[in-house]
Amino acid sequence: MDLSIGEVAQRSGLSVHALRFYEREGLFANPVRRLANGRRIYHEDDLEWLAICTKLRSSGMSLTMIRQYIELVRQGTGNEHERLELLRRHQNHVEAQIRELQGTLDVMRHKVQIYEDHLARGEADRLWNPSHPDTEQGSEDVDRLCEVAPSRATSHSPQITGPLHVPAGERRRR
Amino acid sequence: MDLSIGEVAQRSGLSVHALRFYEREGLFANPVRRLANGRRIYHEDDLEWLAICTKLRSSGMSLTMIRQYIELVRQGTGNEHERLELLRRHQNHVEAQIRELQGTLDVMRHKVQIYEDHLARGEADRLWNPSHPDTEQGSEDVDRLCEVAPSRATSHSPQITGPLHVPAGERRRR
DNA sequence: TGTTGATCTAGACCCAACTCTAGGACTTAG
DNA sequence: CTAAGTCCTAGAGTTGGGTCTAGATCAACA
Repeated sequence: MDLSIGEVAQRSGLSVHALRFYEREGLFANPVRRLANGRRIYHEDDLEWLAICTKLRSSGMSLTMIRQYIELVRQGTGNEHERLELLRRHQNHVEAQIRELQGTLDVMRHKVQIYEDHLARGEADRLWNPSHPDTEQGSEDVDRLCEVAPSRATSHSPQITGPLHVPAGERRRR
Repeated sequence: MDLSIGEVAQRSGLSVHALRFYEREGLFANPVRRLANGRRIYHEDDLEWLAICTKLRSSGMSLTMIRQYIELVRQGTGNEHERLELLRRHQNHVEAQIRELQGTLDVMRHKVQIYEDHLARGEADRLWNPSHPDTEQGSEDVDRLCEVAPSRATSHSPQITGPLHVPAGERRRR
């Protein structure tokens, strides 16, 4: 019933290092108990929770946000609205990610299509070639990877996302 | 027609720092030219390419992979199959991401639903509460965030993804 | 008895993708 | 003439999410 850190590592897919790290970061619902000799003992429950953590992480939830959630749980009843809030925020986030990826995907499918067509017709040389900019201007199907996605797809093209990474301080002042 | 680095920053959403960084990293199709005084001059074309880069980045393509692509383009015609390969790889990657996110989303929607129901019925105290593990065992709708997604959704539950981050060296030897 | 093998702690290190700083130059407006 | 604004380079610093190392303990096995 009780599990060693090694077993949990195997079954969760996280490394033992990561498990100790998660503990330091306060990501477990209840404190990890120890054997007399100081070794950690885990439970099936912990495995379940870790599986969820991994899922949340893989959908882009930060450890900070996961910690917030588990802290609310630890506090006990009374903050269910806050928990819900948090879940909803992440849900929206995931939905936005999917929309954005769908948009990218449409563009990529279109490009792959163009490449396939050109290669099939033996016209590969009409694809993007930076050294012959004039040829490129004239041709229609030139590969700049930047044509607008085909019209059937533009319906859900993602909003412009701005910088992928925001600076640490107050905010960049350009 | 020509653009300063500041203009490009504004219009691309990248910082001037990032633009210089991208250049150092070899992410531009053709070398960025300079004015007599050493200042960079960019082109509309560069903006287009940067827009694509941002899209690719936001869909998880690494700068390394983007560089590989643009290097192929720089080499000129003859490697179109390789370019296609690269595009297809990323396309698969994006598709996998979407499937995974959809799976997470199903679970989250289910959880949000449970929270909403409970709150509406004033039964919030039956949700996950670590200090009363017995209550929790007995109740059905307990919030462990870990119930399997509702059956209508399990169809496309994502494969287990393993660690989110693989170590730098050959591979972990546990 | 010695040698694995698993674990422990504290803390150093890693990586991607930037951001930020320092010190200097050039341009334009007032 | 000076002040502001944009730009330059080289290189240091940051963040998140871990990984990895060193040195020590402990249990079991041959």
